[in-house]
Amino acid sequence: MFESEKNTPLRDPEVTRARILDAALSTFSRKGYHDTRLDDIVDVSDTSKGAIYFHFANKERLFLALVDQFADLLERRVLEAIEQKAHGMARVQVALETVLETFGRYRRPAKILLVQAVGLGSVFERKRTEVNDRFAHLIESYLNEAVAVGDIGPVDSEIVAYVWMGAIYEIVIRWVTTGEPEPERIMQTLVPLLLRSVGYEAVPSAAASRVQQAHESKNDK
Amino acid sequence: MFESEKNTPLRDPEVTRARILDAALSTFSRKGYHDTRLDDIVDVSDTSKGAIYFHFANKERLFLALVDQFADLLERRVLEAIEQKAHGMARVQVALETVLETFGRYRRPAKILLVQAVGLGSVFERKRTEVNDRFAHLIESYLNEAVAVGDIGPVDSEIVAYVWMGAIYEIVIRWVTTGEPEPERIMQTLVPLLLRSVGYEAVPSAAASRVQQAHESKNDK
DNA sequence: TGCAATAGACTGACTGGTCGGTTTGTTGGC
DNA sequence: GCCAACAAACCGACCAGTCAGTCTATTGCA
Repeated sequence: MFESEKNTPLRDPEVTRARILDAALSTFSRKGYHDTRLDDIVDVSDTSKGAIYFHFANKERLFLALVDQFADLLERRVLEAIEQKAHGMARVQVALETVLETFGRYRRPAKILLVQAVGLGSVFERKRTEVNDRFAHLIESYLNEAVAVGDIGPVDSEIVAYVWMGAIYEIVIRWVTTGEPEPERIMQTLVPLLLRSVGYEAVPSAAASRVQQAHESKNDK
Repeated sequence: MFESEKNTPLRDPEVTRARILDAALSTFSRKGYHDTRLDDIVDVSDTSKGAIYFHFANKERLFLALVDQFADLLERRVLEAIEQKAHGMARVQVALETVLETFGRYRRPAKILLVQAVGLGSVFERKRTEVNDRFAHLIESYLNEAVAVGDIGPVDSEIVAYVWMGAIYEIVIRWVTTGEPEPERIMQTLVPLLLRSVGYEAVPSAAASRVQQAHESKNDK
């Protein structure tokens, strides 16, 4: 009579996997890759070494899984936000705001991608570059579109894209590690600044106010 | 009759120390902190573990010595370049160009500071933040001066400073790891872009051409 | 319906190599 | 002859990864 719906077995591989990923996210983001022992993750996830090695090939892969997970989320959010927007510079602006907003909402994954994934070996460097390029090219294409439409004059969109990413990263890293500057201040200053760098004056956006809520919410992945 | 000048003893502590630093610079910049074994540095420097631990307290300190060395150099160069310049936005522009030029000329130390020093523990993070802030505040003060003089309108100079640092870092990191984009292209695009972000149109500078030489020179360190 | 057989999911004690740091011995210069 | 400046063998803590074994759910068969 009761066991309707899905029965939840005591051992659900999906749940275990998720617990491991969650513990890894929290530990890696706090202590970094090298200072995180697999036993730390075992403790936090309340699983075992065996469980980890059942679900992931090794420590490196576990870490990379987190990076991929977040990169996918970021890209999905940007594309979602974009597609219902008009064209030209409006798209660029929305893309920027979405990236910022997502970093703000997912502080721990952001720290992993922007801080903890740097300076590890070539494997990680490659992954970081890959993720980086994904978004740079995204921005680049929207920029080219904006140029084509005539919203802004011609620019070296490749350089601009990387410059913007770098600018965003630096500010987010600072916020992630020190808590400053406040997200509202970032939103209100950073985006117009970047847009002005290609000679475009920003129009006020709804995203700037939405950030405030995100800031107050505790929801972090 | 011959032993004029300085006699060069077979054992000169200064020389040994320099050899160690040099080997450390080359190895750390290539393989990163954790993947660099002290024995690697022993091999490259053609000294010994005893020599390293005579001159440096531990691996961490050796690494930090490199960071400090380069940060000092950077600051000295910026201050030198600045002091013989007028005021206002000209100074800001020279500061930016000097930072870029120095990163370009000292590729390996740049990589250590911008890549290999990230994502290590809190000690390194603190040091990186410290260096970062040093230059951010430098830029910030020049910016405020430029605003006071009336070269540009009022800006959130703190944010602008960090944004600029982030932008420069990202581009330099990319150049340091992939060799692209070329220094000339960086100089000609990046600085005007940054200046335009605060509503200032750049004037052509001598530094942009000087970079080309630096690119061709092999002098690194 | 009962139950043996199998597979999947997981446990945790153990190990073996690695590498920062130490110790001890040696050398060159003053 | 004394000490700073090294050389190099050595130590041992640490930790990623292994593996033999356990537990639980599912299936096939009578």
